[in-house]
Amino acid sequence: MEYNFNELEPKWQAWWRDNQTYKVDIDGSKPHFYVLDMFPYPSGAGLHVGHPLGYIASDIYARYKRLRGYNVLHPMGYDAYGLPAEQYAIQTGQHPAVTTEHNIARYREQLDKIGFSFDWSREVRTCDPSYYKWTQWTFIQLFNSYYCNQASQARPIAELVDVFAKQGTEGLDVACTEQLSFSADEWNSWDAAKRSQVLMNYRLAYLADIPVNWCAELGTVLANDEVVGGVSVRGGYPVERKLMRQWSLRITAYAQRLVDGLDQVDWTDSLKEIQRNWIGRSEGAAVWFPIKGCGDQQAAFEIFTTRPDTIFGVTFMVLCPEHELISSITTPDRKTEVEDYVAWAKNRSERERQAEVKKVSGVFTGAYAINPLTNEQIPIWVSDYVLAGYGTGAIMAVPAHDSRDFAFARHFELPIRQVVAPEPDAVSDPATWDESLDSKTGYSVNSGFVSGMKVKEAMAAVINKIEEMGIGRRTVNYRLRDAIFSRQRYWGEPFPVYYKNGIPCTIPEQCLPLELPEVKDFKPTATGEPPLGHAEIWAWDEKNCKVVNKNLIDNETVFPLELSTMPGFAGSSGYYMRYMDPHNNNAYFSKDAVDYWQNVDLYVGGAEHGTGHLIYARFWNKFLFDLGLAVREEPFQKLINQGMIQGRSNFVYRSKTDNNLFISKNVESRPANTVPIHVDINIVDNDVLDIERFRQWRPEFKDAKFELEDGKYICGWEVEKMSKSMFNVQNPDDLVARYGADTLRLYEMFLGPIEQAKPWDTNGIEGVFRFLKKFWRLYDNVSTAEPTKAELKILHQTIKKVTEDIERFSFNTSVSTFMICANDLTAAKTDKMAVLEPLVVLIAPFAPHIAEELWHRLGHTESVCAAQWPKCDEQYLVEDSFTYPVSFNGKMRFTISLPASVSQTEAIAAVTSSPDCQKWLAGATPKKVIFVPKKIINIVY
RNA sequence: GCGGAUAUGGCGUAAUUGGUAGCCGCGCCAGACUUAGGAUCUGGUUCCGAAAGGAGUGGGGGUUCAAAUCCCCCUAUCCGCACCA
Repeated sequence: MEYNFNELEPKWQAWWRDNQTYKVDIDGSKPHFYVLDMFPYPSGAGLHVGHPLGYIASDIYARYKRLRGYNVLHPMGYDAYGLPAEQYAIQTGQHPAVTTEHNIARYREQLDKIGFSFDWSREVRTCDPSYYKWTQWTFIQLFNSYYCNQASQARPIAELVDVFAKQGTEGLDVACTEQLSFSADEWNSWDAAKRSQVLMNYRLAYLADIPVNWCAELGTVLANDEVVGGVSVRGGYPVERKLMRQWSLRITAYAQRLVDGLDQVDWTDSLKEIQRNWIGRSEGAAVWFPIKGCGDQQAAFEIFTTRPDTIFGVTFMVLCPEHELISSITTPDRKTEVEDYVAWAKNRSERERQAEVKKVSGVFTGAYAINPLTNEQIPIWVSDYVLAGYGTGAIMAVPAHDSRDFAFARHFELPIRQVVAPEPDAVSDPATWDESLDSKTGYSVNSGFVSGMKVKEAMAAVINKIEEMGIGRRTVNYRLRDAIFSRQRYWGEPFPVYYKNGIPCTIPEQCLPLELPEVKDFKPTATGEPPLGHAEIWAWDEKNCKVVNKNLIDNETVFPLELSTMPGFAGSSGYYMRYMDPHNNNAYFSKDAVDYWQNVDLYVGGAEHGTGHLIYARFWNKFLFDLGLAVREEPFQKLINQGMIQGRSNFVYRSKTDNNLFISKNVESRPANTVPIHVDINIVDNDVLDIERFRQWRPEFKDAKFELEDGKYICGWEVEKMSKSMFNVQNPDDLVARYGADTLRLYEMFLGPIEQAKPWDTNGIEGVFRFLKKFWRLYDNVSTAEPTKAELKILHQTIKKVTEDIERFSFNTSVSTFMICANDLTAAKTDKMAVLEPLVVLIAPFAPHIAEELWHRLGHTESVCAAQWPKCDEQYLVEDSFTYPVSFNGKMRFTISLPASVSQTEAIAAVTSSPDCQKWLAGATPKKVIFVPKKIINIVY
């Protein structure tokens, strides 16, 4: 029988679909396991071979867990909202919903061909109203919550309202935008508008004027993780800082829990580190510095430092250009210069600023602060190396021990004073230094009461002192910023928000979903409003709880609705929970479902989401946890990052003198006389060019001539990004058509460790294909004869190795193991049922189609998915004898074969009395004999 | 600049976690069966050397009877963050 994958694969794919083989429900009699892939954004380009890499790995694990008796939830869906479909709509007028629907159909077709075991009855799409209903619902809960620092959890905002009415802000310890202070009387005297404004300071979803990343080209704001190097991740358009009124999520309230949670999950260290860096927790102190002679009042400003121990070395202060104090403290003679500088700094784009990090700029305000510990006067400067967004936007500069302060001091010839030294007496003149001494190891010097202390002790001593004096406190700062949640775009979730005479209100939960309205035009309106400004039916009738035409707005019962939509990460932050109970119309997910499935046991996806989706989803989940909905605080227990698949481009070499002549890669004269040009990898096989297809590829090559080597044209290659313009995109469908899905699956795994980035290279796929054909042939005539001990050994070795490999996600070595097994069995000419049957189960996670076919041929009527994972019987692995290499002083000299049953002493005796050993020892007594069971015997003499 | 990772044949990789380096696959070489083969099977293939032998896991040092594996110092590549006080 020939291995006819073209017939067999569609047959079983249809059979699985018709029998709902992968449909899963809550089943208390079985242990649960949840395997999740990062759902794809359905782009117009379709899948390339990089996409399925992670899906294949997770599918193998999901199938394996099923065979081990687990009830496995393995769903798939689409992250369907996003910019490309909208950009396409702007260009062509085609509705994003149509584009998205079309792309999803294409994705589904491609995915189905690879034979995944997804439970498609649980599919979710973020753009589906029955799904985004719950995205909107979560937003309303965030809006109606504040974060209590004492309880370390989100609480209903109503509680806070009660507190304000009773005691104002007295004793309050909650997350907020700025520290407010008011009494109960004040609160009670305020009107609804003022109270709403104050509450915005505390809500977890809040509206505020904040500096945002504005991308004019895309017409929208972007989150920090959507901007890299001053340009947008999508499109690479310039991004500027701009103050805008935007919805934000107070993710900073969860900063500490986001750091702590990393210790509870099984992720790679590198990804945990990426998240820790992004959150950027740093411990230090906040200190108030009074300003000298600022009227009668003792004005002061707060700084943040991680080096309180260096406070005796402060020689100037620096405020960021946005600092509110600048205008009031600047002396009249410095006014023009300072104003010019501030204006210049504000007008610089983010890209310019980042590009010129090394350039030192700044200006003196003319004002002085007082060092609270030394009473010295310290000049106050303004410079853009101090950032408004971090700490308090003001620093105490210690040029001797901070490289940036050092550069600034050198540039403006400000004094530098050493207050830390590697040894208590190792003090030198900072004027002779080439760089600052930033290390935190060493001793304080010239530092009053902390002189002589180690840096760590000095830090604690200074903090204690300033706390005692009431001018500062120990504090923690985070680099993490609140997440900007508004996008001035069409294709996203509408906010369930309307504006009642300026006061934002959420629509009642029972009215959800608030469906995305139709618009005539996907561009911003003439007045600069977001695209939803074009929608006619887009106003909220409060009385009747429904969306109505916006010309009915009277601001008494009918109000305008929010025109922004939510960002891409809104829909992807909680989709994994929705899969647990995707059709529930009364809740995000039922209590039964979450109690059973708990959280995602295994999540597979790219590390590029480390500072975006994977942070937002953790935040979202912690919030759901605080609401009592999620039962586990961390959403993704184990995370595997599949490496990026790069492209492997092929080149032909065109002669510089003859445009029609192409010279093969290894022809000696080639390098100097040719230019490489990209050639489509689909007309190259193992770096050998298909000359006929090349001539047909493009009209200008139709008369191409070739200088060959060994009768072949050999192409050059290089690793580049996989992209259409490099002609190196490998489409999985082509490979499925040529080799079958099982070969593609095995080959993608065989390519190398799952976490490693690697170029796509089809050169080895033949080997995997040969293996499957060889495996198939093993089943030509299956006999019921008893297998030999040797055959059973091969089987049980394979069971052991494959099981271990899957458990540690080392799928490339499992494929090797299968190949060794097939080679061994072919050599042994095995046709024994008892050996071959378990092997079908073993290979089923990797090559489900061939396994299903063989399983049925062996007489089963149920799916191989219902089989049991074979057990390894160790008795077959025990060796009769072992061959020990014997070495002298570490050098291998001879080997000796001994029965497996001999003891250590017997083995050593056998070796030392052997003629070979006697020869080497030459009568000497061994100093030491090292015996490593089943490995080696080593003699030191 | 800071942080993380990686480095093994012509290529992708493996090494029971300190125990005979190079499994498996590609490619290449030779052979068998074939009218033929983009089919199948067998053998060989780290390098130098005709061989005996020697060298060898990016480079240098160290620990150890024994190091690809552990420690120190370099070098290169990739990734993340980047004026974060």
